[in-house]
Amino acid sequence: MQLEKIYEPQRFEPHWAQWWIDSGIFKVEPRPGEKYFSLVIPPPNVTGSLHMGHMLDHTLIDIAVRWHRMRGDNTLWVPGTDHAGIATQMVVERQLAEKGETRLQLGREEFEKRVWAWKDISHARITEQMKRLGSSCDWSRERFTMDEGLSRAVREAFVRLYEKGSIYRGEYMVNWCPRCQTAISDLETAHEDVQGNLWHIKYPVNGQPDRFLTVATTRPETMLGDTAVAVNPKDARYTDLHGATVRLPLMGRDIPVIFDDLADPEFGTGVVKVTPSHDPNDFDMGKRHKLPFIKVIDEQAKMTQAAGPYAGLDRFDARKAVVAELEKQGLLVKIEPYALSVAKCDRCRTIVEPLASTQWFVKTKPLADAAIAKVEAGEIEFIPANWINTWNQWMHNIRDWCISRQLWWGHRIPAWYCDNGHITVHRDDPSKCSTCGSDNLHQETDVLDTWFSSGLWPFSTLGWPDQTPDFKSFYPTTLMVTGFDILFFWVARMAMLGIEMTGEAPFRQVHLHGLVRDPHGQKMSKTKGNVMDPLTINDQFGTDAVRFALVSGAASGMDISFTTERLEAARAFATKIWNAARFLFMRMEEAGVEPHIPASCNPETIEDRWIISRLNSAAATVNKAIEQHRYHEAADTMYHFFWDDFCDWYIELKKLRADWDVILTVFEKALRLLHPVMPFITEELYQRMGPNTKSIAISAFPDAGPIDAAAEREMSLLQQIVLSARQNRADNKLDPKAQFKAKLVTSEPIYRAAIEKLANLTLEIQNETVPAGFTLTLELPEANSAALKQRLEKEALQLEKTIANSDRQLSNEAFLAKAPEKVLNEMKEKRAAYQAQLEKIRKQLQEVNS
RNA sequence: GGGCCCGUAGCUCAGUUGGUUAGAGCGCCUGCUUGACACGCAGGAGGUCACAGAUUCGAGUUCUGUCGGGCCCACCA
Repeated sequence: MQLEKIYEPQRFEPHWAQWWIDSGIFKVEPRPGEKYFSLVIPPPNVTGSLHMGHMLDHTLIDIAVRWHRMRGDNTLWVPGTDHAGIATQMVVERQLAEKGETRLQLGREEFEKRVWAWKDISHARITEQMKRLGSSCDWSRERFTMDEGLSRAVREAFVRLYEKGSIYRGEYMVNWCPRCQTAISDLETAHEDVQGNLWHIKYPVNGQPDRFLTVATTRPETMLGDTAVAVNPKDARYTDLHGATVRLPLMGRDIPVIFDDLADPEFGTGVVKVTPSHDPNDFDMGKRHKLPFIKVIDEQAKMTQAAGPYAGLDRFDARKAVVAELEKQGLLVKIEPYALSVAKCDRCRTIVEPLASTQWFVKTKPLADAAIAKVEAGEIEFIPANWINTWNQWMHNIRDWCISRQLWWGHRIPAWYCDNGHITVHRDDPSKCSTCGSDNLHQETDVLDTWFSSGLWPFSTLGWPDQTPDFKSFYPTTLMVTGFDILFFWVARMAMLGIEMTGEAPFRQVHLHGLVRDPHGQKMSKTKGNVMDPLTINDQFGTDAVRFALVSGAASGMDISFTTERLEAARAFATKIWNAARFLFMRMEEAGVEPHIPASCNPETIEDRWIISRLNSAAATVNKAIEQHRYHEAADTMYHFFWDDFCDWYIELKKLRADWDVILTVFEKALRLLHPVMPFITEELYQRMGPNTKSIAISAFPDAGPIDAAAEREMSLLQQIVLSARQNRADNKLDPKAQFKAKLVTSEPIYRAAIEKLANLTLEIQNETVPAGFTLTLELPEANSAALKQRLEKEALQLEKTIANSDRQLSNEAFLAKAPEKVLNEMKEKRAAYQAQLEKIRKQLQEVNS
């Protein structure tokens, strides 16, 4: 049986993806009390399909998961998707708009049906993609944030927090998105720097005909809702104004002058207008000074009746009208260009309107304190570790979390109102008011912030609030892998809610990876049109190659620039593996050997002992690297072991004296080593190596093994000899195929045939001890020795410099006194090696000269 | 205003506890259609590790500052 000449991953990848699922090898049994590795997927939003960021995420996860599984841990990766409230609702609303429909026309019930229908489509697409990526999750445990079990967990968590007083309802200033028609949390706003103006407006002081207080504002339209002006109590300019009022222009309303520290005497005139209904600071001042709240902008961002003549205008049109009128009345002192940042809705980029409204909140301070403590105690570890700073800073400055959303897609808040204004919060739908017994109840129409349910994900997916075998076996989860962009949105909420609900941090380690960027380092986005579709790329290069490309570029939380070159290099590697296998199969067929995985092998020759030693060393590095989440280092080690050691040297040597047990053993072990990163090609080749009943995915991951120092030394000498001959030949522009005679002086054991074959030489060996182990002299045509001489001279010079450097160090008394023994010895050894090499070169030079 | 990250070969980036000659991939140059592989083989050129100080016997690696780039947080009217 021979391997196909062309490496076509598309032909076998889907097959193995499906086989893994069908064979059920990723299904896990709960085993409470036993060692385990568990991880829950960051559930993708059901808004469409997966992007490269997901693929990076899933690749990193899958490597960790496959590695743990192969190491024999009871390994669980829970898959699933997120209903993604506002995001999904927007997608469906956009689809409706294309057909000229709105959700209001459909009504809540019908709209929800439409979203569920879309959820099915998106969910199917996402799971299809995930399977194609080879994600080795346990599909029997798949969850959706709005499925029955998770909805029960949501209610349980809500009720517990409410009963504890950690959830409250009240009227506060929130970020309102006039387009999405809902409140959003602070995190869901993005601040953008814009060039605006500072309008300076005169407010006449009552009873003092020529006196004005000048206020400066970036939002003149809000003055219509002013109910005071504030000055700093320490500001000498205004101490006489106790009890004074000013006349609010345009509205003709008298409003008091109040004294509040919030007014900064240094800023402008030191007088600030106070609009309690439309500014968070002013809201607080309004409460402090018991000012009236006049709402002049409504939920549609239009002016209300309270705005008098401006009622009905859009907020920005009102701004123009107000400014024009003020100017007309001579009350506009000046307009000053002013750089400010405006809060926009993260989803739709509409400028957010701060509005006082009645919402549900989570009191976050106590939850945050617990989360900080867990991290401080080392129960949650960040990778990379610096994230602890960002974490702490955010947690220490946390503000209460607005969790109610005026949306239709999501978990309805489990609160019921009766006619008497009582609130009943209950796990199950109550039939009567818990306060007055009224049976006329209606449920809160608001839904919960989508992050509330995803905040419960690590345990709600395992059956919580029940103490299920899964929960007892796999909680707390071992690892969380996700992008740093959702640290606050998600990781922080999971930590807070997890600790609150279960008493334990929901994960031990948080690995935060970077972003996948385009070849120019730009963020990928639909609007820029530089997004890559994972499936397209996978079909083009093979999933293994794309995985390898992602991993080899993703070092410790850094962003990765995803270039075609990187993909091509990764594909070349996959092809190399394929071709190496093809060579083995070809030779086996010639030799009449059936492909098989040897039960054992007995390395005797130098190359066999050497490659096993190298494999053992590579396995050690890879194990350590994966354990420490340095996946790029693992990939790099695999790459160089397989390509440089296995292909370039070992296979070449094996061409001289082929026997099968060692090479097949090493090849098969190399496949296992590669499997977590490149699952498909390794499975394909593993299966072709003989009658296997099981998948490579559940074979044992190679352990570190003993290093054969003698073999490595001997092989290194062989490599040096071959290398020096090749260099020599290339320097002299000689035909690589031409056979030359050469004199090799050495007392070391030498694999003569190998050197002669790899360097195209006919050797005359002289058994004599020389520095640096050997000297090799090619019998070259006279005319060609000039280039060689030049190179040797250059090399000698370099070595002399290095040796001088070493000597300076080694004669430095301070160094000798302080340097550790090990470093000192290493240095001496190296110095001796340089010296030997130098002498070898000098000898060669002599011979060239003579 | 606070915090974080980055600045190493033409490009994209590695470089865990400080150790003598700083690496990879791609690109480039030279030679090879060698019976696994041109997605290949062999050889080569290319770096004052942003800059300035400090600590040290020794700094790409630690500290301080400067410059340049990116990101995050923040109730700067």
